[in-house]
Amino acid sequence: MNYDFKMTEKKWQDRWEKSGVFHAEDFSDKPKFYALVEFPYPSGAGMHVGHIKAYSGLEVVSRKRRMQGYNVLFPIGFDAYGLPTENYAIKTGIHPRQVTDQNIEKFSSQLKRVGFSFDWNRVIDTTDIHYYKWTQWIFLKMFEHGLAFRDKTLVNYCPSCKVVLSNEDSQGGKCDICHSDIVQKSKDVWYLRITEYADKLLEGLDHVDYLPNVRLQQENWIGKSTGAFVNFTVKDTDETLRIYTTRPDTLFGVTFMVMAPEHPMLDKYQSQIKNFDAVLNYRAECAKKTEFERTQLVKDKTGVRLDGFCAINPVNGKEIPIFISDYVMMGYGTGAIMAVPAHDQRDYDFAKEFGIDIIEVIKGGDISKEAYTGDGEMVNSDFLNGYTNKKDSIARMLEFLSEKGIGEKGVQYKMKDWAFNRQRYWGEPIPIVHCPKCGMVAVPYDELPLKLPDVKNFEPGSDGESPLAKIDSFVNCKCPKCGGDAKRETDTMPQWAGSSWYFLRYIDPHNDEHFADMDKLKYWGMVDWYNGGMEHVTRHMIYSRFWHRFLYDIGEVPFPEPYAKRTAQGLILGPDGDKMSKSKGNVVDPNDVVDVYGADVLRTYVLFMGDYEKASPWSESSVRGCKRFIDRTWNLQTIMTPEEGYSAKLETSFHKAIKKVSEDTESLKYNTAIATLMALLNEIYDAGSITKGELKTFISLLNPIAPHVTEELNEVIGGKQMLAVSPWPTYDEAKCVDNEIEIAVQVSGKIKARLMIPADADSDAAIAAAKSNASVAAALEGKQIVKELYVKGRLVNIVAK
RNA sequence: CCGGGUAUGGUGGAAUUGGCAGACACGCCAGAUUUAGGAUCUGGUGCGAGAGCGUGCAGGUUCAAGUCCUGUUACCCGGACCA
Repeated sequence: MNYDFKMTEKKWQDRWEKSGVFHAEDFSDKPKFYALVEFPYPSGAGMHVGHIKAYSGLEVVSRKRRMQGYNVLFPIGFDAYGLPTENYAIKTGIHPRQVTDQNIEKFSSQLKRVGFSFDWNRVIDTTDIHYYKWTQWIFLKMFEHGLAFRDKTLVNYCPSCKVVLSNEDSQGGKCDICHSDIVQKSKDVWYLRITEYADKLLEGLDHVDYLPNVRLQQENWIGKSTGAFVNFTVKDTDETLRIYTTRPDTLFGVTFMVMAPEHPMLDKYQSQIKNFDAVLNYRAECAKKTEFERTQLVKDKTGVRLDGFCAINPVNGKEIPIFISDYVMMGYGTGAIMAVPAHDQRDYDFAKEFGIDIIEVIKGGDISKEAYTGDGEMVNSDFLNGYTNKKDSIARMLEFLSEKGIGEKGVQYKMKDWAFNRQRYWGEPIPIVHCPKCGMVAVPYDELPLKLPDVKNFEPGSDGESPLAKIDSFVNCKCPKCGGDAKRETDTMPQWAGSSWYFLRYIDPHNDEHFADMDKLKYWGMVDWYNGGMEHVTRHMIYSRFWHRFLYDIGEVPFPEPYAKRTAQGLILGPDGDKMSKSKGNVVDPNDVVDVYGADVLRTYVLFMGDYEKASPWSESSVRGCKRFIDRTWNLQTIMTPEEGYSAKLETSFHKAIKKVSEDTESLKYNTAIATLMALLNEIYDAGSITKGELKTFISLLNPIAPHVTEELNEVIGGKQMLAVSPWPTYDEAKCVDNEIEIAVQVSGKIKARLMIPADADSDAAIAAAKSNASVAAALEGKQIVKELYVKGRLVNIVAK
């Protein structure tokens, strides 16, 4: 029988849309389930098979939950601000609004062709004025609470994109977008004080269910370390040089100090530093190095010893030299360190380079060869001598430091404040006015949204200014506070802004009074399950957890953490095993797959191709295997008999399959769920017939994965109600067990035979049955039995000598 | 360099968490049907002629190891001079 997937798939997609079966209902009495997938950036290239895999996981769970009687919220939207659209606009002169609308249209129709059960009534678009009004609103709340601020600092600047980038977007010294080299530039930029939330973000991880590696990545990203701040006095000044260390107990091993080349104290004492010229030269040299070059030169330490500027070790009064070196950075700790060459490899390398003393204070290594970073007995350390436990020696030193008032316990984070700005057009305008009299003034809430003005030329200024700076009618305004002439902020928000709160908007997407109604927020609550890419578990998730926690703290949302559970899917690689990319020409277009094989085959394949959490390569011939499976499912109708119940032959297999599929689809094991259905299908064909009741069960189990063919089949066999709203099959644990099972018999661990025994046989019966087997008896011939054991339902092992 | 992960047939991958390694699928081989097939159906398929051998490599624990322990190699991802 020929299955016409083209007609059938369109037919059911239209029916689903007309009937509204996938619309989530606010305040329904059914239990709620909120499934969230990362909304796509609607690029001009259209959808990628990776999108399909990312959405198919929770698509299956959502469809199953509806069948199980849940009120499911499974929404989709578009994260549409971003550079590619703007760059396209610069190249073609077409307005980003128009490009975005076209791309969203394209993505929507592609998503619908695959038959995803999204609630299309709740679609959001971050570039929609009704949406970004609330992005701006949240920003103003942060500004109001002192979490949004402006600071002059060195920024990562991409000369090609003409844009300032966050550290996160410029890793390895390369621009995330165009991959050109980043240069350092001084600029006034907006920051969000995410560091203030570091502890809350760490603590929040205790109350959610993330994959262990997701959690670990977030913890490492935040990078909390505990240690101490210690103040060193600088000789012949009133100044103290403050450092941060995780090992204050090694203070007696300090033989020099290092300051970051940009450390402001250097400028303050330039008259006292006799070789300040050398400092300036060294700074100039460092500024030339890109971050990439710096990392290449990890081993070769460079620096300059300050002449006429040295410190006193507060624990023993010794005079110690101070150096500047680029291995110490201004951005972490205090921008200065105490160097303990005996027990830190970087300090050790530096000391060797500059001929500085190395004093051992922890026994256990060979400091003539390398730094020793392990534990051991404290030596050469006055009152710490004899301590062997790191915890105790640190505690004792902290006590000493606070008694003398020269230091205290401290905490540091690797995470930095979030550079929250783009000097670009296609983003949310930052709703701030710069007034010569009043300073920075928030745009009043009732004047939101601050509309992104229409412009003709999207090219950024060569100095890195936003194109908005060229629009006089936008820039010139009145100060909301004093009414005087003022100028608007012309930076826009980074792309991460809109995606930091989108899951809240799905709950109430058309509300114009508030970003979401409080009662609806209470009804829907946390996202029950969030799935997306591993690459988003740090930046995007930490940013959005931060925004959410802030909204909770100011009473705007009723729960502190946004995502109850987080999983991540693996990449789909090209057929050649490499990451798919346009330049390699190994990209698979989901449209082509739907055209040739149909949506059900595409959906089945992306879930069947391998472990959902791991990367696996695309294989066209394996796609055909899924096509066969779908066609064979369709042809089940040719061997159907009219009985409603289970047949004796297949009853156990069906109960087992229901159990397996139900469990596997809850734990990202879609591949084995599908394998179970394939195996069951083979068994059905071997049996030669299937009852109507069995067929109904089979297509119900397959429906979340391949909804079109199963709905059609259901209609063919007289189903009155869509499978989408029919109940999920249930199983009886007692019927999942076969009467007779095959066990293996080992003699001293080697398999000698396989035999059938009753499933409920006890240990004695199983061993007796094993011994009566001819080949087992032969193997035991003339040997002494040492031990006999039976693992229920598995094997018998007879150990003999 | 640091952190995390992975390693199983010709290929993608299974393995009830210490209990019959290779489920399911691809590919391949043989056959059937067909004017033809990127179609369908049936059978076979880890390696080895064999006793046997087999989960990156070398040890160990155990009646029993893909799974646990020690060491080691290769690859992937993330971070990167974090004091």
